[in-house]
Amino acid sequence: MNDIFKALNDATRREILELLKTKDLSAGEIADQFNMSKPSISHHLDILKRADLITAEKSGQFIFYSINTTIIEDVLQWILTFKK
Amino acid sequence: MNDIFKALNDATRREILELLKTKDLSAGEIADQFNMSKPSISHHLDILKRADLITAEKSGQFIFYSINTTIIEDVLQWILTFKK
DNA sequence: TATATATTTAGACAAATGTCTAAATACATT
DNA sequence: AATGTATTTAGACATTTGTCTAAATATATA
Repeated sequence: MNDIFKALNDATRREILELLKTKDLSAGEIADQFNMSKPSISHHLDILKRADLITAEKSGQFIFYSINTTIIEDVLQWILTFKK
Repeated sequence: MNDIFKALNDATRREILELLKTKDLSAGEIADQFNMSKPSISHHLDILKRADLITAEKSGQFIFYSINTTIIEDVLQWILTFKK
């Protein structure tokens, strides 16, 4: 849970997840959406990946990122234990 | 969402929430469960309170804390938008 | 009013975090 | 092989965070 909450504790990373909700995107396509250097975005992607919130797949010179719904489910279950 | 995820991004604070799941506790009772100074726990309680994840109610010289399920529901809804 | 208990506030400090630029790596194309 | 595009790695640096001790505030009780 530690890595997951650490990863979610940043507005840019949460926005990256929002972007990936619609469709998979390459690192460059993601970086284009932010007013921030590519290395910074790459670092955010790394943190999300380490938390298993996203997965990376190489395709030629591009790397495409997608949301990992399995881990989202884990967070959901954790939150649910506090309901009522 | 920023304050909420900031508050959840700490193991001690998540444990405090776990404790409050069972029953309301005073600041002292909470501090007794941790190997950490009372001021540090007080600080964690403040962060949880600012995030509205807990509420505080004074009773004599004690201050009792409880989980605020309303905000838990907000987090739940946020997470749900990523499902499938 | 004086003392004890419960809790917070203030201030210091080391460690972690987010950002940047420059350089490195990997693949594609000419 | 040389060049261009996509992305990451490395290293620096300012800001934020979590912890501590000492002091302040608030309530209860003798």
